[in-house]
Amino acid sequence: MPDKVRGIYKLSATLKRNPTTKDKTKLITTFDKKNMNSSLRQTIKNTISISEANLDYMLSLFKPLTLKKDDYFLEIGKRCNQVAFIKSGMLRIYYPNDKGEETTCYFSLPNEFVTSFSSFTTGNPSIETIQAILPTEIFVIEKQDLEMLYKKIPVTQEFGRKAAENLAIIMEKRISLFLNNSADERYQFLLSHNPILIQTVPLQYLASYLGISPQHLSRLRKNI
Amino acid sequence: MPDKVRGIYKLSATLKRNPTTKDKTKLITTFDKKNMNSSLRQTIKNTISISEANLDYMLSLFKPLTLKKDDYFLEIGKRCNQVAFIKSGMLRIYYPNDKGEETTCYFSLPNEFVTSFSSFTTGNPSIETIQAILPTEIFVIEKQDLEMLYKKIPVTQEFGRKAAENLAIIMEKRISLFLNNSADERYQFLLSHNPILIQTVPLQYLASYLGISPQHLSRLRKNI
DNA sequence: TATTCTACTGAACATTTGCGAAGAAAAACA
DNA sequence: TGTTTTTCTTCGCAAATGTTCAGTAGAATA
Repeated sequence: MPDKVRGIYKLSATLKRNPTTKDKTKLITTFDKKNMNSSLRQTIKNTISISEANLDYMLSLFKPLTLKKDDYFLEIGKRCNQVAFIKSGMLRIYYPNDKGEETTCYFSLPNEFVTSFSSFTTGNPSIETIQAILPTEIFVIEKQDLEMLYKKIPVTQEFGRKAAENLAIIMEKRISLFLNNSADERYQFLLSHNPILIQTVPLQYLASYLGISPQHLSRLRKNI
Repeated sequence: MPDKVRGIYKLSATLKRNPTTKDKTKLITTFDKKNMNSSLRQTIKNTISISEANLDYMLSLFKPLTLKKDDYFLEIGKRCNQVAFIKSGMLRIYYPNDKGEETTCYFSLPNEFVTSFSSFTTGNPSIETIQAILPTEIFVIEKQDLEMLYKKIPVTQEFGRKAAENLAIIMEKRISLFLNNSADERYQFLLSHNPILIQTVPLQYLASYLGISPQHLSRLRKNI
């Protein structure tokens, strides 16, 4: 199968528990030069009111970048000076816990923004790693360009604010899931709300994202 | 003991598990007319660069409000059109879960901002209740005034953005606690990082905040 | 293809946590 | 103060989840 495959995110009628590498490759879209930033453009337009000229300028600050599977967007210990918009593929944000295991904080999907929030805002070295778990296309903006944009076109501050607010709302829901639901219920929630994750993400990563051991997740799957 | 007691937040040398009502009253500061918004002023100045004139104007949009214990700042089902800054006291944010029990989402402490994020940003009726669990003094800004402020003084957008970013970082840490730590470890974390909560908040609320049953929290305390 | 390595599954057992009920302590109220 | 109500504690058992270890399947590599 060629490196570039035309396709869109598409769920099989029946969810496969262990998708093969071939299946996963199908999830990736090609890099379409003509409309390379149309999804980013649309996402911004849906969030704030901005003139076409300003929008064009804003978009010009984003640079396309292609990550191969297992490539890093950010490694632990390095400062995070970028924000990425995901065009296609998937990133995984994780950090080592006390026992030296990897804890999966979250997964970033197409049309979402991702960065190491704490490192980006404080300027401290990142305590987390951001890695592509699929071939992934992103648009990257540098921190200095973003800050310059905020000053030059203040209305774009609204975009940053709404992005952060949106993230806070998502996290609140995730906390709610831990407060009120068992491991089994959390898995079933994921199954109905993010089937793409169940399909795509290796079991061990899913388990650490759900806050349970891989063995227990394997056991839960068996009982469904 | 009179209703207004002069005092500051102060921890006893030895933490009491079950503080009496008298103890709790000591935690409350008086309403100091002269410097009524000095903590809010300082918090804003620490966050963004803003001229004194603009800061004075921004502060003029906040109105002081005193809540008695058990008073509501926001009731479930109502739209949240305000943001509050806590001068003293404590608010509890909670919502009913599937079983009809109350789930405590978080506690808001002095010098923090609080609102129902999802209701405030979307305009939908709130799915959570915000209630004072101590006599509490707050400064309130209306949504329309905040939006007007954002337009009139764009640099204040930065304040809203940083507040949301900060909240997201706090929530990320809370999620991390659920992913990596047992109920016992979560309680001990609270004990060392937020002893004021252990001291002040009724056990049942603490339990729902930690995501465990009251009986289990009682059991954990016994074993320390 | 054969080999090696890694990830997943499965089972037995240990630990943690939930749940129900009863008693004790504290708070609210008259 | 005495009474009532609420909250907290304690205990026993059941369910959920972690841990260890062994086996199996899948993927990567030569």
